[in-house]
Amino acid sequence: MPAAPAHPAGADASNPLIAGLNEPQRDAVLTTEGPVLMLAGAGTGKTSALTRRLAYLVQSRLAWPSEILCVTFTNKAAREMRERVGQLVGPAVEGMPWLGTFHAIAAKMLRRHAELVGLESNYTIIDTDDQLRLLKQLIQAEGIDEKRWPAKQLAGCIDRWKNRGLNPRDLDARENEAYAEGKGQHFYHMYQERLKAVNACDFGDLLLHMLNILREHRDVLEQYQQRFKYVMVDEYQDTNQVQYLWLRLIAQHRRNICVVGDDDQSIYSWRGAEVANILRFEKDFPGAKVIRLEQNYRSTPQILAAASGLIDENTQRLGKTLWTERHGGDKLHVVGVWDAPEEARRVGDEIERLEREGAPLDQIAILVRAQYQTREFEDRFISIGMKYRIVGGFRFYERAEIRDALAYLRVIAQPADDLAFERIYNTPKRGLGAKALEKLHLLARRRGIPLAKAALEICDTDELPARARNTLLSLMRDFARWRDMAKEEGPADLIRTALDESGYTDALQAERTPEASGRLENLVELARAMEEYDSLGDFLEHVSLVMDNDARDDEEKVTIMTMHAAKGLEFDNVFLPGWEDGVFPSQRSLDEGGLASLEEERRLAYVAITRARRKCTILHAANRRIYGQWTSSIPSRFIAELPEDQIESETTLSGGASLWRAQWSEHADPFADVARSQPGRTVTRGPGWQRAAQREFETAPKRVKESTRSAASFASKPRTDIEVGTRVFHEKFGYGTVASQEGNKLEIEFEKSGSKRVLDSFVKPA
DNA sequence: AAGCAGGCAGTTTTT
DNA sequence: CTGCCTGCTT
Repeated sequence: MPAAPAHPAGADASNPLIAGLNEPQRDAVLTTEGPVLMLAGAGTGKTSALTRRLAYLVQSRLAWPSEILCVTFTNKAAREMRERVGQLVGPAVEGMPWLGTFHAIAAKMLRRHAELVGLESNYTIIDTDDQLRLLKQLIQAEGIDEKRWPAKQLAGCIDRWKNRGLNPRDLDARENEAYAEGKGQHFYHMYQERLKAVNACDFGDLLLHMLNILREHRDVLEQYQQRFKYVMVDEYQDTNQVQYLWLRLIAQHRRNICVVGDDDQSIYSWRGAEVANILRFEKDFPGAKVIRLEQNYRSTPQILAAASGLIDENTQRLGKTLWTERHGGDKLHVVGVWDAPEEARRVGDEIERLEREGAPLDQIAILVRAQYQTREFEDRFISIGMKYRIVGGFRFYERAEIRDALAYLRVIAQPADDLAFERIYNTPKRGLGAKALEKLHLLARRRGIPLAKAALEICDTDELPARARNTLLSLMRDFARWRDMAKEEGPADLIRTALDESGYTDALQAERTPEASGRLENLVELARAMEEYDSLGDFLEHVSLVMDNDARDDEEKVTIMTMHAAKGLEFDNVFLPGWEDGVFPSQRSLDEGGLASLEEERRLAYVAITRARRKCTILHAANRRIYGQWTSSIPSRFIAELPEDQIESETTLSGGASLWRAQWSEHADPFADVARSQPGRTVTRGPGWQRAAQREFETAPKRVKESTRSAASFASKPRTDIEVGTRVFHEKFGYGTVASQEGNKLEIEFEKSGSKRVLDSFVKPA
């Protein structure tokens, strides 16, 4: 062991910030000067090293908290880091103004320099929904067939350009061709102009505008270069081009930049992340110190060996070897089943077993490749009464009702916000349609005024039918009143009033569907969240950039989510269903993108496996219904790539025959040959198949006994408030009538979704 | 202007 | 098989 490098004062082992860290971690904390690349494998205490480094900088007075730039990708990561640093150095860090996501930090900077890119400092940040509506308008105005050239595609192009730091003027002919045969640049340009006109920018703009400012205004750049004595970046492998350029400009001067990442966990290239950024760090910052964190504190040796063996198949990597001091543990369990419902049953049974052994449900996760896989588990868990939560889907502020509410606030705060005005001028339905909107647009464009202003003026004319005119006038009076109110009342009361007086709440209540009641709850939640803010502006910024979906939910539940969403998390027990070619790796990654794309899927597999602390169970089904079509598939090639001595295989199919059939009778009804026990014949197909079949012969096929325990055998006392004929409400299925009752198990005829069997704990009397 | 039927696309997701 | 969007009808 070489002697520990000379480090500044406070670096001795008595410092609690360093206590308990291993050598490379300590090195990472104490190497404060110069560029540092921390390559941190999964579960190697990266966050710990990073937060302690931050705390150390503050504690040893190398910099004030306000002189450190610390960037993360998600709000969650930023929040966690803030908390942990707070615990380490106390409230001194309260003001860490520059700890946050790329977007939040860029937005904050941009508020100060907005005028340099033609915006006002109170600019609105629009979401993808607004973005799409704006683009559609432009496309329509240009007379382009939106069928042939979807707005979504244009949005994708613009996003990619922005991610790469390209302004409209920077596009070359080839880029320009990417949309509507050479109209890409034109549309991009018009879109930017339109945004400027409504004083708004999209997510990509936050970074691109700031990059432009830093490039073109030396004084601003120098100001930030001086201010930030230290720069730290988490998840560096996920940075895109514009983020990279932005960081490089800021860090160039002092060169005290520490980036942390893991090329093996780069799973976001499809949204612009460039692993190349991490691979070339040493070139960009010559003399960079590379620190590898390889000691894993999370998983068993089996899990690590399996994950390492798998990722070793990748060619494009810096290379790390994870190791652990831990001993003992189970092999990975690979289970082959007949179809997806059986897969869900099997996982459910296993979880019940773990539960009986005392395992907490929130330490169990099911990680899927794609959202559609969750449904099968949801169905099964509802019928056996397993508590679960599905992570993902829409985030809070992306829900329609939240966006509607925010649109009301935006119009109140910024009457010039056309996008918001358009969104809610007929929401709830008040009889103002496309015709009226068209007239408003015409007037607004002719006079160069915002829609809201045009609305007021048009009421003085007879351009609109009397009825529409009155409605519009009354709406505008409402807005004026709310605007007055905004001066007196806090934002929370304001939104409550606006939603009530506009008829929005009433319209939802009138719907009487489970969705509507959920929406009402969300709106209540929104108002409650607003209590903390006294300025509308603060709140709007918070909600578009910072607010996330963390439904705080104290109940212990099994987590179901995508592998992507699981990055950075860990669980004692992890189930990985759907390991079949075409599901995982996904069909798309196999069809397009070539090797790079397959390697990204493999990294995803690596991320998924390394989430497990104790036990990892991989499943594959021979048959699965995808988009309503029964599809047969072979085990994932990734299964074949797992080191054989780290796994234990089992299948409920007997012999290769069923798999063989499954593969070749693609058009047959899979249930036509449920005879699963015909003697097998060895067939050699793809590697995954080959290995699975081979193993099956080595390990005597075990038929798994179907769980005979039905949901009813949970027999607890039946509820007295429900009997046959009772009208009940179910969170997922809505209203229905109890058709039969057996113990705590109910058969319910739902009004919307037909007959279902559910446990009585899931319903309440309507 | 609103409601309904038919067509079509359909990974992964943050901000 | 879904859900979303469009375009047609009332």
